[in-house]
Amino acid sequence: MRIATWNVNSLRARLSHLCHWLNKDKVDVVLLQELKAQNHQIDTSALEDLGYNVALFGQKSWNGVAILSRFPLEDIRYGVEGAEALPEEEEVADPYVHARYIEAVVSTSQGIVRVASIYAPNGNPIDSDKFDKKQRFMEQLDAHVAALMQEEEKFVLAGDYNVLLDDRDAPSMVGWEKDALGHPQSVAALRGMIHRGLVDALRVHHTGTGLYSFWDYQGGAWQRDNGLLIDRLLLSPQAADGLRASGVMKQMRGQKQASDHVPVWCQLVLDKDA
DNA sequence: ATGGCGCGTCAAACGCGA
Repeated sequence: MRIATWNVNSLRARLSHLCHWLNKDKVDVVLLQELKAQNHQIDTSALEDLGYNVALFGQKSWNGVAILSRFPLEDIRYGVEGAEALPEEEEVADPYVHARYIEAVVSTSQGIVRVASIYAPNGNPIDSDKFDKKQRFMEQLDAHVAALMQEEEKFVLAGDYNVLLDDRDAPSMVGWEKDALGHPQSVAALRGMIHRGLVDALRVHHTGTGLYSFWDYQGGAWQRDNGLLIDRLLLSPQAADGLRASGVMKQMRGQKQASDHVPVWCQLVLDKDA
């Protein structure tokens, strides 16, 4: 099974890129972030025609997450707090509480895996309440990870964590400690979560420098390969037992009207005898 | 590094992202 995560920076602006990719690359599960649209503004028919079940958690203007799956989706949950129903539009007023997390169980004949699409707050500037809300989101996520770990099941928590974990995740770490992405508090929050026993799929297969998932639109970042690694797939130990490969789809950043992020993927076998 | 990019909203600049 192939699972990918992609911050699309507007689903409507990137729908043709998404369909073009999935038409030639039959990824089984796709976790999307930054839909930047409400559910009713999104036409999912092209994705359904490609064979995907679609679970949307949209929001006006900002944020928004989704799960696409070629297998049935069960037990869909909206928000880190685990609401089992899609919140009403007017409830999705606080962008730091809502439309940043959607979770579901992917059910196949080979077994099941719980997946989540995560869009952590950027958190800048660090002297604002945005930074505090980023930390609060990470605390909520950490508590949820702790609960999930008790189940000893296969799960994949993937998305845009908006945190630089170590000095491989940017060309230079100079100055990042004063930014919400590299602030010691952000780094400690994500590292603490991972230390509960999660496996950072990309780093199993790619241990060196220069592996990025984001290149800013500004300052010629793509042309200068001035990227960041902030999109990750974090696996439970039971899921990581079946991890076979991982990678980033760097070439997609070079497309016309590309998202500033590229998909990050991993290959899993669910049947441990396979 | 942050004006310089790109998106949504709303109908002109502005908020936001990272």
